Amino acid sequence: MRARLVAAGVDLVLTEGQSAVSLREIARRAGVSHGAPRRYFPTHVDLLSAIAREGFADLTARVEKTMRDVGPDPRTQLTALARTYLDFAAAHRGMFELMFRHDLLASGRPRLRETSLPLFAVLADLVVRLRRPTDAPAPVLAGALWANLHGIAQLWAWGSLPLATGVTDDEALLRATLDAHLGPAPH
Amino acid sequence: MRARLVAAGVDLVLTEGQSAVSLREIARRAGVSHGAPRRYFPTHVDLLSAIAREGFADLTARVEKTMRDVGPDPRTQLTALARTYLDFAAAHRGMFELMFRHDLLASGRPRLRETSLPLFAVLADLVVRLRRPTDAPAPVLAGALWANLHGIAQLWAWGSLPLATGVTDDEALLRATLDAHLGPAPH
DNA sequence: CAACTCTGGTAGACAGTGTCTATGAGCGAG
DNA sequence: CTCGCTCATAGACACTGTCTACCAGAGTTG
Repeated sequence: MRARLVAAGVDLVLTEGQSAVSLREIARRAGVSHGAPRRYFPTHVDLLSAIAREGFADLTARVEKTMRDVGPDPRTQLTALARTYLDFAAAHRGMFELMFRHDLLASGRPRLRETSLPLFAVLADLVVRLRRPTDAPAPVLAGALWANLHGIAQLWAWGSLPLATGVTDDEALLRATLDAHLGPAPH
Repeated sequence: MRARLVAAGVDLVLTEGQSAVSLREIARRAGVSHGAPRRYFPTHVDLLSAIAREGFADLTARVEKTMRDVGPDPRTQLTALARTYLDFAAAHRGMFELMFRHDLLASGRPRLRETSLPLFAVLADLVVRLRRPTDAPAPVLAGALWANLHGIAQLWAWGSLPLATGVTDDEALLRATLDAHLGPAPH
């Protein structure tokens, strides 16, 4: 039942967007009464958090698969990671929005936070291997890079970046970002 | 009346946060009935957009004042701009959230977009003056830098960056970001 | 086998929301 | 004075999340 509710919610957020994920609509799609979810998810926030956790798991799986496919070179892997992040945000806008709507999520509770940490760990690991001696300390560098990636994903998905800059290809932004933080690509 | 409603909304979002800015609560604080705003703002989105526009105007004013205070050196000005951006996000969390909640705003309508463009123009202008020949084209560089700044503001305000990286001072992230995109500070 | 508890879902109430509509107070123009 | 017209009011409607009373059915116990 838990799984059925979460599945209905995931389906809903993917097809209809973040604002459609109401408790009652999820219950309707799962074929139960509007009070049923309460036993498994005491509050709406708990259910949304479970749905968002599914999103993080999905994104993490995609990133790991991409990195396996792309070979061992860390720079290539980091580029692929970034590409996957941006593609995910664009392709699953509703889920991406939900995942970072901390006001809707039980971000305080440890379980949700934990789900997003492995993803950052992958990035942090690559940064450690790519960091040059004169760069900022690894945690700072990784944090700045993540923020840059995330900012591009957000502003691009909203259309703010194309509007303000006139740039029509996010690939240029991505390359500029990686080059800035890690030096020009060796290739 | 328009102004009174917007002022009540600005006050509400600053003190109670984004989720408290309901149409009816704004009307209550303005001392009118819940149907009154409808004549000036046909829908809730329009009222929220007007409030967000006020936020952009405030942020733009702060940035311009800061840049006047800090002298003519472009690098110093850019640093101050970034600092002001981060401080604004931290100090007026609710307003900052609202300003970038594009699902709540009439982002399609031109008026709101226009209000955020001058701010970006300031940044873009500084980037043009600081750009090195080997850097990415100016629009790309400015876009990437803005995304980086915005990402730090978001993730920092949510506590995600301190949690994931262990970094406790956003100044380090800011310096790393500027150094990455524009080269090490001359000073 | 009967009775009892207890899990897990139903259904209704409640306060709150945004939107729509009918109503009426106030006021300037003719 | 009376007609319009502007504009705020107040109620209805459908919807939301939460809470609570209820109850069907299964498992356990005496």
